[in-house]
Amino acid sequence: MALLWGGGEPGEVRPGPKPGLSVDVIVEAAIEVADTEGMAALSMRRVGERLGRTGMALYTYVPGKAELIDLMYDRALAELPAEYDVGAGWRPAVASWAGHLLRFYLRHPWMLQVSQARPVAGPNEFAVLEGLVAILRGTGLGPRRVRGVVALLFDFVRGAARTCAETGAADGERRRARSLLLEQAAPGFTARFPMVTWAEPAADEPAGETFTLGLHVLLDGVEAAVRET
Amino acid sequence: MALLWGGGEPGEVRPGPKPGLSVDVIVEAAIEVADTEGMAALSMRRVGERLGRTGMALYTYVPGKAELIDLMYDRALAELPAEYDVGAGWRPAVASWAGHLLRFYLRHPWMLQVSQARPVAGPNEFAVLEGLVAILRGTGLGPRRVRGVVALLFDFVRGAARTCAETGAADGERRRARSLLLEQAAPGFTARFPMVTWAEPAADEPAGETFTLGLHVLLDGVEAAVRET
DNA sequence: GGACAATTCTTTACGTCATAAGGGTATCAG
DNA sequence: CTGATACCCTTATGACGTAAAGAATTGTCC
Repeated sequence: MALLWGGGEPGEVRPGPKPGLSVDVIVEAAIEVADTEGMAALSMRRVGERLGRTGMALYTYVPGKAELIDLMYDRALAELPAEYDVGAGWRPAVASWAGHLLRFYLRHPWMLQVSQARPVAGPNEFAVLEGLVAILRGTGLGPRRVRGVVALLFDFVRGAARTCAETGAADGERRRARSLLLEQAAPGFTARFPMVTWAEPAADEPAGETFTLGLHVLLDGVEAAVRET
Repeated sequence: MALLWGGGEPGEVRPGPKPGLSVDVIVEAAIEVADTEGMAALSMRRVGERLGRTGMALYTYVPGKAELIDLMYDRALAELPAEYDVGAGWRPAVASWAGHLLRFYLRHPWMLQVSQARPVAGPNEFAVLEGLVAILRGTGLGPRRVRGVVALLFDFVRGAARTCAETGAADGERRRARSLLLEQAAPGFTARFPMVTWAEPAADEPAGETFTLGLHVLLDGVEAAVRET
């Protein structure tokens, strides 16, 4: 809470040993663990290890693991641009925003595993939101519609990132393995699910195509909403 | 895997004590635990307890917790309709599909916490997908576009459900508490994030409005795609 | 300089978790 | 009846988050 919005305040001089760590250092180390080893590997002990300390030492700085995760989440989002150039129109700006966010999630797939049920969002998260709302406000849509579109865009990009990150959509090898598993487990699959079979991606389909197509549909919907306004 | 697609096969007679449990009974108990106590409470021990057995007894039937969760996931989806009436057109059918799925997630919020990175999906999951693809195929869209729309719809409904389930969007009380927290943590918030402030929901805004608006935008986008075809 | 209080860390401990593995008992087939 | 198999319980292990006690370090005040 206070840690999330407090920023790097200069520590006032107090009795006791000089601190060997700081919140920032701990958060950075935790992000590194999550980035390199995944969320499942993130433990207080693991982070402590990376800093040459015990896991318990971290509790001097952060009240608990949940709070550490909140801090990590917001800190990682600082990577993203806060503003977008709408000179070429809102559509390319939104597409740019979505592309940045997708690639961000693919660099930090652990982000997708952090619960949205946090007590409060942090400054960087709000900055990302601010950038998108600023673009959409320029379409002339009212706050209610903007909210709907914002939710849609976030959900979409998160979903697309999740698909890529978790199912290895970019990996034809893995996809083939999955199809094989399915064949073995479910003989007669094609007859049972003819529609799904029809919609199956081809083996050589470019990786990001579903994202591109989905975004196109979504932006067309936004355009229709703008016209209705 | 085999358990997922095997169904309730009549147990062949084998030496050894008569089984006191079955996969189905275990999965049902596990779903009950998740429904009533949340995903965090789901442990082999907890499920075993509910069945008057130890947690270890479950391993006779399922290879591990991950597999149990896969089974739960697919089993829960059996609740949903597999087919939709497109007599009134594809739009109401999709809206009906989305509404069913949203309400389903709200009844079983733990579903949203299950990783999509599973080795293979089960029969009920495919049935839900089959129903949606069948509707969308009726629009005349090709398989590639249908895939994009399908992804979008799933992401959207999941995201909307997550927002409701995790942030208590239906709960004005909780929302006010969050605003208060934000005020305290971030003085000058309004000046720093003017766009976000502009887009803030009113205190008395109906709960499901963002979902309705988002779906409308999305369906307009689908309509545009259909026209392009 | 010493006493006191506060602080930074380590260590020990606890309860919880998933699951490996051994052992006792029940059942079936020959 | 014997041998093999299966259903469970029990014991154990390693991992987790975190409570709490203790040792060492530092700052302030007299």
